Amino acid sequence: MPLQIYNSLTRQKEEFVPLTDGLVRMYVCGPTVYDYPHIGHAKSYISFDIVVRYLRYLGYRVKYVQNITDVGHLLDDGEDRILKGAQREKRDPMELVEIYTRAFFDAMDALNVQRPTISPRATGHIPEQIEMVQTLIDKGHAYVVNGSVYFDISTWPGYGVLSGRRVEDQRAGERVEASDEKRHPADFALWKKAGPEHIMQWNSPWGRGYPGWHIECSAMSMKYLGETLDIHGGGMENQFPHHECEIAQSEAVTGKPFVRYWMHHNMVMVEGVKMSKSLGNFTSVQRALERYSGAQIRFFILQSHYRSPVDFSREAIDASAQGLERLQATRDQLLHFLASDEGDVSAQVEQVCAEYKALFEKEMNDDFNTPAAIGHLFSFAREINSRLSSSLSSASVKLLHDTFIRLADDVLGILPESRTALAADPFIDLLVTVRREIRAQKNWALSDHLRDKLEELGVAIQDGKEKSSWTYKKNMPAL
RNA sequence: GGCGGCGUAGCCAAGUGGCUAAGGCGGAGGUCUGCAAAACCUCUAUUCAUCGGUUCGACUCCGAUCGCCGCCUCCA
Repeated sequence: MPLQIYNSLTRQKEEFVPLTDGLVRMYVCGPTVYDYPHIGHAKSYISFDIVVRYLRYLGYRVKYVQNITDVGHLLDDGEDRILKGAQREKRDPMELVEIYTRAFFDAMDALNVQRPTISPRATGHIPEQIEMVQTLIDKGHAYVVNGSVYFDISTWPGYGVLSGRRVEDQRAGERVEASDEKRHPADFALWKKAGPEHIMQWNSPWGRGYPGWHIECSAMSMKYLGETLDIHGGGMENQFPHHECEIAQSEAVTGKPFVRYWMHHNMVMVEGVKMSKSLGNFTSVQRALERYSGAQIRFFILQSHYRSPVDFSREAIDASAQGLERLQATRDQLLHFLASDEGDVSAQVEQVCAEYKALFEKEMNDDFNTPAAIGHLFSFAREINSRLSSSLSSASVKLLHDTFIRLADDVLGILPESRTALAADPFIDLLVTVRREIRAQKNWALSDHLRDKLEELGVAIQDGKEKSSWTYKKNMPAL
């Protein structure tokens, strides 16, 4: 079965067929860079990283654009996040933005998230946004009031198709003061007039101001990907109003469908409740990385489906980390036996590899079902472990290794490069070799003592018939 | 008030109108081992929140009830 993607727009799984053969145009809403990234960002960008990696695995060229929102947008209290952050840290807005943009990329690198093809910044695309707003005014979809510009939703009957909402049903003004500048409470800002206290402001045909939140995504995605995108991704919380507004303004400008497949991932919970800035219960990626490796966090997130919420609880991550260790152990064993690719691949090994590859692809083709795909990976690992205990040709080992790594690491990214060599390695090798001699002399007391001491130092020894191997214990904070 | 999601073993988590309800963690037993560890093998949900309905047959479809969560405001 070919790749099926759940399309939020139609609320069903659909076969994925890109607009242009072999090329995928993909856009994902990026972060607002005014603070450290949190584990919600981790789920979001890991989820879409999987989409990109799998599409590339299938042979597509993927042009992946993810914006950096570095323009402040208005909060309830009339301030914007970036201005607020700048005041908090006594920095220039652009200095603040630079710091957290780097922090964001650092965090994503640690989580083994591949970088987007293009990471456009909102502040670098003000002219494009102004141009788009002007076109909307010219076409009668927007109006100017007192230096601000609003989109007139009465000119766009399709408003609400994505979120299944009807404007009349919403309680406009119940939670937020409706602006009296707007003709209709649901009209949204394309451009806002800036007061003197607003540091980030630009010239426009309507006076000094700054762009509305939604317009940057439309302007930048269309600039780099064209008028119709294959995939637009983001969090469910942005389905309304953000994505709804993007559709309205984009299609009002081009008259063409804006997005073919809308993908929305679910939220991260902490102890059963939503994590949010306003609740103050968010965990930064940086803090999570103090306790878990990037691979462990990534693996944990991929063990639930991207459209399901995930509860970031310590017990659950600890449990999943144990599971990841089994996969890592299999990879380590494969590396251990990997010599050259001499000899012939056994027909059985060839069949096993083909079988698990097919099972894996079947699950991934079903709307990127990573938990089910990982399930097959565990079975594959068991199969590999069993076969490694009997003698295999080098070519067979290599095929098992290549297949396992291709699925687990190229596509899922959960087995990044094994640790780099440490200065202690040759000394540990020596100790283990010497201990082998001691064991040959059946001096169990001394050999067990050595094993215990090495264990305390974070080195685990596995005694085999022919030789003993060792690994650094996982979860060693220093490693 | 409107829109949407969820409730599967001790925990995490896939899944299907009908063969044995994936997988992981944890637990129990076993093989291997000088003893361990790792690995491997076996076992660990007569049952899928509750109650009705449709059906030859539902955990899966429909309805109701209970519980939890999200969105309608900036948020990944």
